[in-house]
Amino acid sequence: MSVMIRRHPLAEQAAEELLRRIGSGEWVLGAKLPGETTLAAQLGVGRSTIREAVRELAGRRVLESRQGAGVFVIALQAAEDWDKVLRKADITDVLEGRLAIETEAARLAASRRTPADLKNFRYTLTDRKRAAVSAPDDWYIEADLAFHRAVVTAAHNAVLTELFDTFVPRIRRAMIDMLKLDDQHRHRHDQAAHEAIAEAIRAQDPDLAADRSREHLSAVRSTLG
Amino acid sequence: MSVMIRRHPLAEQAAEELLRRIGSGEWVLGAKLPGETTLAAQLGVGRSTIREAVRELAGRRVLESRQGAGVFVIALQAAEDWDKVLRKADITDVLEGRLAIETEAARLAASRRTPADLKNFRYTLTDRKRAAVSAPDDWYIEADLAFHRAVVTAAHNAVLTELFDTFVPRIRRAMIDMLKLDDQHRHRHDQAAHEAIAEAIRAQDPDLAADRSREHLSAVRSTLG
DNA sequence: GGTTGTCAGCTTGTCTGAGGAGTTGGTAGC
DNA sequence: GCTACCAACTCCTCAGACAAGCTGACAACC
Repeated sequence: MSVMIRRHPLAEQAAEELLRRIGSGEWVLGAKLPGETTLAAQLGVGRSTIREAVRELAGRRVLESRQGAGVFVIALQAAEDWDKVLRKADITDVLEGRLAIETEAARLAASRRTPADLKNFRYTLTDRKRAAVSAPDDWYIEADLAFHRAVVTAAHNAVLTELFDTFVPRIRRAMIDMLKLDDQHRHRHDQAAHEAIAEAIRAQDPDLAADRSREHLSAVRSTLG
Repeated sequence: MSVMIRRHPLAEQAAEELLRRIGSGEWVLGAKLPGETTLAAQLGVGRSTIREAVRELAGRRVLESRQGAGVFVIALQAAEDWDKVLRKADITDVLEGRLAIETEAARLAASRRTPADLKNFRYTLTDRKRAAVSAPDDWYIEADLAFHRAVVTAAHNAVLTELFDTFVPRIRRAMIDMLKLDDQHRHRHDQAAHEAIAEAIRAQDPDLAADRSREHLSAVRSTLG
């Protein structure tokens, strides 16, 4: 007897198999895969199934097919899906990553912040203050994240901003869990810490901005430990 | 006359069109797309072409097809491809991202490093010393990266390690360019700076490890400015 | 010798028609 | 009201045909 339940379509299974073979070194970077008909025969499926498998891996930037030439390996493994990595990672690891990004961003922001950035701080801090008092959890979370994002964007570094945005969904989920366990809403009261970070950036003191950012985020992390 | 050169296959064009429509809000998150035959008629292509387009977007985690039920939107836009982001980003932005990750990793490593980590430092530092003297550029680059990776892994944080690995290809390319412009191979001589970082981690001094790491990477960055 | 033109044989790209298999919602029967 | 069934819809897979593009070999030419 072969397989009881076939949970995945053939095309997906074929894609997995190709990915496995690439990972095992059967085809090196830049190598040309056998033709579609050959692969179809090897895996015992139709040609259109192989084509869909290749197309899926093309979408994942692992393969590239050129008409008339063939299918080529352009990456040895699927680019790590960061959403997936962060979902599976320990929340403390994620928070340490966030701390790395955000403290450096705060440091850079202190020397690069523009008047527009400062205005952004004022707006987001005011929002956060209001939300901390009375708003529902999700409002408060969005207001908090908006301020932190304002700090990161003030660093005027596209890579750091993109990194922060990648982390946001995971952080948001962690904050929801945290607030559920925290009846007293204790950590809503750290408005002062946020204003201190903004103040250090306004005063153009990189070390102070970084220290205050580190201090605040370390406190957040330790509430989980 | 229609098109002179058709650079993209129909299936790719169809995938982009679907992505555009999703981005424009035609289908909300979780919505079901029209059937294959309907879509094929709408876009004026065959059914298998639509299937390949859907399969490509499935590989990019934007669509999900369930047999018998339909094709559904599971993300409103393609997850940012980090390789692509880093390729397009300013190298200074990338180096600042690396600095953020690596200084924090050095700080954490100072309190978490194991004997195995220290042994790893010794090995990679010895390799780097040898390579700095006489080895070809690419050997030297790999030896240098191996030590830096050893520092990051000593932080025992999966997210930081994964971040560093994501950055490596872009950093490697930048180093190649740097060495080409640097006839004197001046920066091969900073072996001392690397050993100082390792020493601070060995001595379990987080602030010193972070400072030395920051100092070293700032120096690297300033050679580009 | 070196360059150019041609072409045969390979590759991927696209369409169509035919079933197979799973899901969903309605309906008849209890 | 509940269950069992079924019909219509969906995606899944295959096979065959032809179009379009690439590559290397070989002949013709300068």
